[in-house]
Amino acid sequence: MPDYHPQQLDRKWQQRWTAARAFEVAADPSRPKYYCLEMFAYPSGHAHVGHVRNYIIGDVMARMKRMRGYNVLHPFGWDAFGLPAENAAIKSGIHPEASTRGNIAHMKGQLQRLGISYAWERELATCDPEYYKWNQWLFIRMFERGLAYRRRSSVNWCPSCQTVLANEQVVDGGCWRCGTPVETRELEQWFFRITAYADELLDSTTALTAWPEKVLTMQRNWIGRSEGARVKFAVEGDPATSIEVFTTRIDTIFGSTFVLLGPEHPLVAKFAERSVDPEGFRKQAQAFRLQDRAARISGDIEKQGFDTGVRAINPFTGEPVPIWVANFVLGEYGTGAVMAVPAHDQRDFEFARKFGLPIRVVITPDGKPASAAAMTEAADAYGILVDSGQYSGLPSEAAQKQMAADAATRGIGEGTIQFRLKDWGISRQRYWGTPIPMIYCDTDGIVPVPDDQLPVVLPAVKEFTGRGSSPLAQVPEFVNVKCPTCGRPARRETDTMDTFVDSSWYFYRFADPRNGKQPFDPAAVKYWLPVDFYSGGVEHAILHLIYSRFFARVFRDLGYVEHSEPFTQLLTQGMVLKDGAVMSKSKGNVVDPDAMLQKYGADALRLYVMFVAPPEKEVEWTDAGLEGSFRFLARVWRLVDHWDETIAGGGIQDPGSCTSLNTAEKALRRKTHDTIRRVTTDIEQHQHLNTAVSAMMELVNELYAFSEHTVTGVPSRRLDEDVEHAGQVERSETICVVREAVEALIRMLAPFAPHTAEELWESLGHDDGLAAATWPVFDPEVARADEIVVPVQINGKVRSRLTVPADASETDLERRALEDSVVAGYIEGKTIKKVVVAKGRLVSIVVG
RNA sequence: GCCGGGGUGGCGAAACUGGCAGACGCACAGGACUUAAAAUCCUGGGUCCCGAAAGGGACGUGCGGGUUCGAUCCCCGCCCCCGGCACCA
Repeated sequence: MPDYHPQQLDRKWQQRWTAARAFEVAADPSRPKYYCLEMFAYPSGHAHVGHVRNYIIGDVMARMKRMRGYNVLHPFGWDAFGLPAENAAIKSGIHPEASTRGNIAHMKGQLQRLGISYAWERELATCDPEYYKWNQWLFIRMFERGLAYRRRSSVNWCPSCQTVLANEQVVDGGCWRCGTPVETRELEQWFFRITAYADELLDSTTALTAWPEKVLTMQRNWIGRSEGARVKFAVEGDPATSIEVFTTRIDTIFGSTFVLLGPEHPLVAKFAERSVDPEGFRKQAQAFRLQDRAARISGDIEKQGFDTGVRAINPFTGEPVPIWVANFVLGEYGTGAVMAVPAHDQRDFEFARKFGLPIRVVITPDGKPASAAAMTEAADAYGILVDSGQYSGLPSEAAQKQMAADAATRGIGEGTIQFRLKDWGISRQRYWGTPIPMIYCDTDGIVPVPDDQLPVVLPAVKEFTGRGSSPLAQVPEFVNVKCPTCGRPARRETDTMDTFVDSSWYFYRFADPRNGKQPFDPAAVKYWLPVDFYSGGVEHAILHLIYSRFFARVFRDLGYVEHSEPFTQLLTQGMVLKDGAVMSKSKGNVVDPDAMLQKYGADALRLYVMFVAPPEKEVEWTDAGLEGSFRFLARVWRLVDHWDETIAGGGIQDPGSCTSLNTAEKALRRKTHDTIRRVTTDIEQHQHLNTAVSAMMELVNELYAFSEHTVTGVPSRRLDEDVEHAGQVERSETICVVREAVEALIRMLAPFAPHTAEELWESLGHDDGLAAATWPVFDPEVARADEIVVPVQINGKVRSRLTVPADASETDLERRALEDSVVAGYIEGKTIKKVVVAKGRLVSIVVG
């Protein structure tokens, strides 16, 4: 065999795989399926080692499962719409379509050179009309069911460019192009009613047993359920008006000495009219609203507020309490109004102290009334109610239930559940996205584009200025249409969809990517879905995954899928750092996989990235480590080179039928099967791909040591020397066990280093290729040792070791340990207090 | 503040159900081969102490306690790091 030249192997085998369509699959109900998916890629231009790590993880899983006999779907595609391509168009004039297609072509080449086993015939790009047509189709289905709706919402606005800015285009509060401070504007926008599924999305996180706890926690935080009550406060002197507040602590209501409105609250405008200085009132409220947006970016702001001059009636005490407007009360959360309980809420406390509002303690640990005079911060809020009328003396929890029930009886409130999760705003005033398929008619209102007119294709736009209204609004042929209902002139919606819409269901499309009649054939999805193994960056832990879970339920309720959770197992892979930082072009610390491929070949890179750390962990990139993996592969290469003729020429029967093995041969077989067991469970059950590689390295070390002992006349340490071996191996049993070990090794190596493994497999005389090769089978009989070494602890220290038959009983072990001369020396003259035999593998003796 | 995940050699890490801590690799050191180097192969190493050596002893998984014959692992109390959420009422 020639020396190890991985670059040639990469080319040779990649061509063969493509020619053989080795990774293309079709649904086959007679075989178990495995859907292995990595989060598809945004075609930014170049894949760096960080991206590539994810694809290699998935590829190891896919290749291993294939060898285990599964029908494996392992597709790839492109999350091709998005702002960066449009920004590039504004800056350089290259049309987003052109730059995107170019980037896709380049990145696809990179992935192919890595030997990732994708079913490329299923490739899709979200900017294909054949794909985004189904975004539009689904949007209309959601509109029909009230899951897509329109309302006013605020956007970032650059007054200089006269255009809407995405959050990413706001840099330090200014426009990314001209630096002009960004303003807030209210526009009519489209929303998806994800909140309709808030409860279900939260509750079913418990069913996601194969997801990282971290991700589930993030999702739960994001949905943010809190149980509480809504309570109405009447407005003094205005019987028609009331203020509804949301509170999680209705039991503290006797301590509510004022009410706070967020600046966005509808009553603010009304109270302004009533005030002595309506103009000043409105200005202050407006100032708070603008402040609120800025606070998102800058962090905390000082608590501010002003008195509306109007009072509300606390429905439990009957007392009038002042109504203030406060900058820290959020319009979007709850009812946009809160009952302030300064004695038991830190924010309210600070506010009350600042503006001299009364503080009343209504809960104490011992149930004895207390004064607020000496308090420097809000008091612990769980205990016994005091100064709370008929509820005094009740513990907090009991009071909560009682008071919510009483409020309901009196018709002034009810127990309720509040979510932090908001509806998903999907309108983007951008070009490079899916057009929203809606038409505005003066007669018929909002009319969906009829299904038979889908897709609404993105019109060609030549110039991207980044100024003025959305690019689509500047194309009259696009905007002006006839109303599908009445035929009169009407206007198209010119917003496009958030790109998260594209990525929320692409995993279904892979099951049936060329379907022109429906988003996918439910039968195909029924076979392939849910995704068995999904891997990607933790940065998608919240939005992408929650939107996908939402879409799965929408498709379910439309009757297209039967499951609710689209991803059975989730792996969030850690980032690859260089010089302690995430790789990025701007930092100039990008490790280009192509350079590594040229130097070491795909397999060394793949192996190194898998070996360096567990997949979930962040890793620091080092070139030295990569060289180590290359050395390992070359070591395997030399090992096989040393044995290949012996094995191929040996005419050896099935390893299972090799009998009368000597000690060394038995040990090697044991190691082989122990390694099979470890590698299999490490990959399949734990995705500990790093320890799987370690185990294979151990087997190789063992094989080197074995070769040294066994092969007569060969300078043991120089396996690379060209020596005729076949005649020198006297025992056919030796060839038998070596063959078993080497073949198992090559097969297990195949998911990690497929090119090298294919070549080595072929060199052993196999012409089936690893695509046909199966995963080695673990034989527990072989792995079981005849004898085991049992440590004997005396008072916690290992003092002796016994070699005993593997099937020795615990009683035998105890007897043998006490008979052992070394042990006897330690226990002589002392009394034995206790003897413990653990797992048949250890004896512990306590003496004193 | 709340929630989640961590803390093990010079470095990346391993340790399955509470049972020989540090597998495997990187870097390093020594040796073999070589005129030499590279490559390759072999060997070594947690720390400290005793010993010429073989060997022996003590300590050791962030800190302090506890449970246990036995704790990196379980419990209690801290410290630190990473990630998420956060004037969410």
